[in-house]
Amino acid sequence: MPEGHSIHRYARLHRKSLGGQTVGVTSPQGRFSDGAARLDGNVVEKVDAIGKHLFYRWDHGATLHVHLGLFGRFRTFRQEIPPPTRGTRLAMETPDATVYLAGPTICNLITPEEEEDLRSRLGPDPLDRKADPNDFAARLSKRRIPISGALLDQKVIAGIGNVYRAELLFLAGVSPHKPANELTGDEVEQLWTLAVSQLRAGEKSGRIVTVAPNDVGATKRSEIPRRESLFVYKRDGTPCRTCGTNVRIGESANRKVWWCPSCQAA
DNA sequence: GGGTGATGCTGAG
DNA sequence: TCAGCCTCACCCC
Repeated sequence: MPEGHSIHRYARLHRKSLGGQTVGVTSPQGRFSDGAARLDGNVVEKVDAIGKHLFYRWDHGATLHVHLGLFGRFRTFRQEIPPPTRGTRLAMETPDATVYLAGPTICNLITPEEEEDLRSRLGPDPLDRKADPNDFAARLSKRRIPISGALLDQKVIAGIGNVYRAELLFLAGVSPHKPANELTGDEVEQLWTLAVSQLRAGEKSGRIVTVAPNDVGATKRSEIPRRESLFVYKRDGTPCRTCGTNVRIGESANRKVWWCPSCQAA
């Protein structure tokens, strides 16, 4: 489930479980054997996330770059550690925790130059406390594509995926078809503010929940069942929670997009 | 047990 | 624009 919120969450969890520790590193599947050998037995100094990218800095100067892509997934075990599955690319072990990584798009060692280059190509990250909302506005204003496409472009804003793009546009009341450069200042500001609050909540809880508990008759956020947790994502053909109009599905930037034609009128 | 879809991204054309 | 890649959970038989 890798949008920016889960990546930052992994960074926080791994900082805690691996940071400052000597880590045993292997590649059970074999596709990262050389890299694992270079890291094995060294100390993780820092774990950092930006957008959907993770960087692990080791004390001997190596940096591990991980991008989960669509399928990538980490699993952490503290006791009763199962053997790695067939697809486990990377295993990181300390006396207290074992972390398995399967299915990443990227799991590589990179140079500081490569890391710098990568970071420079990303837009502002709503989970980065130093990110500048004006930078987001400036990047949006240069794009004539529909806003739904611009939100998935990591050069415009880093960390948004298909769930958040649909949900943020709904919460902001903006049609997915509206050209990015035609959004009003208020709409842009609201999208950024919503991105910050929604991704922070997602990072904290580990799940994407955009409805408020009382929208769906729950008292606590944690009690909201999975299929009730969103406003429009994958809800085509069902009534909008706000106005009752049927949620629509379409395509944008090669991905499915959902919206309420009445709450998000063009 | 097979088929399929999924919260991503790249590179060829 | 589109195929291809990565893995696994879930559905259906």
